[in-house]
Amino acid sequence: MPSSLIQKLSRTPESPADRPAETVDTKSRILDAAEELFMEHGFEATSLRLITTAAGVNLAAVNYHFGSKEELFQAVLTRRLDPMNQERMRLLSAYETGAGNHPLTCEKIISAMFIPALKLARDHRTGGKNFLRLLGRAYADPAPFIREFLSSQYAEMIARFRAAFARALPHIPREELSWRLHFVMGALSYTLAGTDALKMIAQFQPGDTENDEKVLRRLAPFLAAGLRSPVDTASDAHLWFADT
Amino acid sequence: MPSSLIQKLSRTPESPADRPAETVDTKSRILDAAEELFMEHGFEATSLRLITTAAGVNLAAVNYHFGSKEELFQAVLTRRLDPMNQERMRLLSAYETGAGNHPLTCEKIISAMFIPALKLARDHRTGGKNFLRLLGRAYADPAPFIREFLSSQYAEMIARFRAAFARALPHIPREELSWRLHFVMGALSYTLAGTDALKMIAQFQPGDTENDEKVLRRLAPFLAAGLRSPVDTASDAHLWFADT
DNA sequence: GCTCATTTCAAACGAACGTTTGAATATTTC
DNA sequence: GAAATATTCAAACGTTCGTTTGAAATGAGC
Repeated sequence: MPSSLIQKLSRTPESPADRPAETVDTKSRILDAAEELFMEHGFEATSLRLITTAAGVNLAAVNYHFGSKEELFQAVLTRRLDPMNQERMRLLSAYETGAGNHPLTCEKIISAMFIPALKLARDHRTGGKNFLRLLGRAYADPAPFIREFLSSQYAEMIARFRAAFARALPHIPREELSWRLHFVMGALSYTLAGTDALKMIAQFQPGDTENDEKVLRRLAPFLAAGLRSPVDTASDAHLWFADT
Repeated sequence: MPSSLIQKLSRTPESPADRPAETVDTKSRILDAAEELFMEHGFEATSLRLITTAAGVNLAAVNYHFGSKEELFQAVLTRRLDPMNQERMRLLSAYETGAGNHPLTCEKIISAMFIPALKLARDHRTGGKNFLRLLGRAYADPAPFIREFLSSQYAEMIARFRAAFARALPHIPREELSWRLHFVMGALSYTLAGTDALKMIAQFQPGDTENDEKVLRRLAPFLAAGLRSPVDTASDAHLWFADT
């Protein structure tokens, strides 16, 4: 009986700093290897044998420490996703407090979403870049257990940011704003996924190692402009989808 | 020896209209079933036994008609993707001809991208909606054979539209424009994928069957505003990613 | 109506999958 | 240091996977 089944969902009690780099415990080694391999091959195509071999642990260790492959995947996600979303909300609250009772600008709200993601990507100690790509991929995964898990993980944060945007853009109808927030999250996750097929044909010069920070610095104004754009009226419809 | 191995890559020679609905040939039944099941479960999680059972054909039919599971997946994509991209380019050329030597508006270029996708989604005869979701998922799939296939399928269309945007937005640097086009394609595919986890928590009222047309009518102005937005200068950087 | 190529079919192939088991080893507790 | 608990390990479990096989059924050409 693994004792970890009880404390599995608690925040990581171990402190990874005061340990030599080579003697990390089995759970962490599995999480690190799984994070990279899930990112590289996806959930279904990554076998437990591949993970445990890369982690240098026994095959049965995954089922012992995490229960199942699905629970391992969720553990990989929560380890970084939950702290990131917590920091997003904390940052948004700090901005709101600093602004008094005035609504925030779109730029400020977006930066509250992006900065924690950026910090994660910058963090070379953790394999942050791998994780963001894995996360972007998970958004599009059809598996129900992934979808439900992400929904529960994001529910609180999305609600907070929707309220902030609603105050920043009071002239935009609530339903329209929901869609625009949806577009923002989509563009962000798609961009962070990073290895999409379309990127390959965009003929970016090889060697231009645009890091995530530079990309997000391009994406943020792009999205802010979209959020602020005037609401499309029915009379404008012909501009877009005129027949032939 | 299957003769189809030779003509496999040629455009579908059979005409699907002059055939009774129940007696479609084996290849089409496999393609239809595969399209829906790949969409629902993803590539890896969809077994050939599931596909052939749903299609009402023998298990070995897939390997006989398509060669392998991977080639079946590619066939599912090309069947609709190639005509759609051809129509996109044809539409763009028609717009450009109609505008004489004047550059097109962003709205016009975007509609040349969206309308063919919309027509596909509208087409109830073909399972167009399923296909667009499958396509959105394929963009984020890590499998190399999928990525390379999509790259080759999209290369020509992307180049055409990049040139059109470059003429429409001459003040935007070439590299910035590449990224913005990348954001546009990302938002489009992400939106069309449709079943992402974030959508579930956006608290859209159940029963509001927003069809793809309405969604794209919201997305298009959003993206056009982003495309036109002023280029972020270095002096604006503090607006976005100021520390804490 | 015979011939020959094409397509369908049931059955089986070897390999890889996630998971379980029970003994061996390491760690903690008193 | 003995007892109890926690972890590791090799081995095997039953299942499912994509693919192959060779014979049976079907259709076309002359």
